[in-house]
Amino acid sequence: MISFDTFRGTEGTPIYQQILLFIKRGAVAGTIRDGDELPSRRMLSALLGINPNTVQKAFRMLEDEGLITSQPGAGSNMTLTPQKLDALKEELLKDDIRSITSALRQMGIDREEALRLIEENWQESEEEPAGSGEGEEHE
Amino acid sequence: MISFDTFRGTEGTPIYQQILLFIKRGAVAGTIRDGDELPSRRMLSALLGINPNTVQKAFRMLEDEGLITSQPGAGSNMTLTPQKLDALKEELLKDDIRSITSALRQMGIDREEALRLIEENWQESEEEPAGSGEGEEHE
DNA sequence: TTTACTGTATTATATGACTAATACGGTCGT
DNA sequence: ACGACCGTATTAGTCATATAATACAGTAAA
Repeated sequence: MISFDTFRGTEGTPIYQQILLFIKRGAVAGTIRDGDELPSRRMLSALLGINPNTVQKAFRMLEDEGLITSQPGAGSNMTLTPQKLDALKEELLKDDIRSITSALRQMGIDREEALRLIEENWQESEEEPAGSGEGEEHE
Repeated sequence: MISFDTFRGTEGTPIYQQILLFIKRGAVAGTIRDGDELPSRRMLSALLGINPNTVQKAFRMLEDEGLITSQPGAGSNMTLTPQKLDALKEELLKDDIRSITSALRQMGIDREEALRLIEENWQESEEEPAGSGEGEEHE
């Protein structure tokens, strides 16, 4: 069963998108694997303190993308193939990397300073994990 | 007069926030300076193809933050001090850097790969400037 | 089989973002 | 003074997000 321990709100972005991102990133990281069972919509909505319909929307979109399979009565499970994972990783990385380079460029930050800033913050967030569920959801 | 040549929509984020970011980042970059005149709300809304009220909302928030000053009849001008610029730079950098490190970490990317990805994309976006107005808005 | 959970669907309401259409008064150049 | 532009304000409508309250059918374990 997938754990949502490390779920953190991404500020202003819609909740259903946060759920999408959380699961997709987990899949890319390998902490969420093919066949893994997801918490039920009602369960997850209670855990996150949000409306069941919001969870339903996210799960519906995941199913439309072919990343999960749901059956009435039974629950929902991840359906991941290496191909999907590759596509997912490229999609997510492309968006994230593009946005940060665009942002730093607009602020007149040069390549060296950009790399330095990332490296600095990497260490800080290592000391203060800001959401360390240890990633031990499996077996 | 500030130029909005390089203005690009940041996908799904609200337009008024995009305007805020564009101006703030320009200020941090030094392409928008103290005393600079902004285009009128009507002019800018026409240029961007959006509603005047949306521009008004952004300008209103900029004024609430003390970054611009407006007078009925006359236009609006930037009111930047070194202190404001420092605070602005730190605020923007903190948000951007934090979001990218958080995203890459959630995907299981390590420090070396993160730096490599940024560096790669930096060069690509250098060849294909993705919004190069030459930044010659001044004097 | 009954009970308790699943996924799924529907209708209603509230709020924020954005658009639209106006209106009022201040400033500036002629 | 006049006209063309400024900032400012108000009211209304649309759309997406999120909540709320149900309802129905399928599955699984007791």
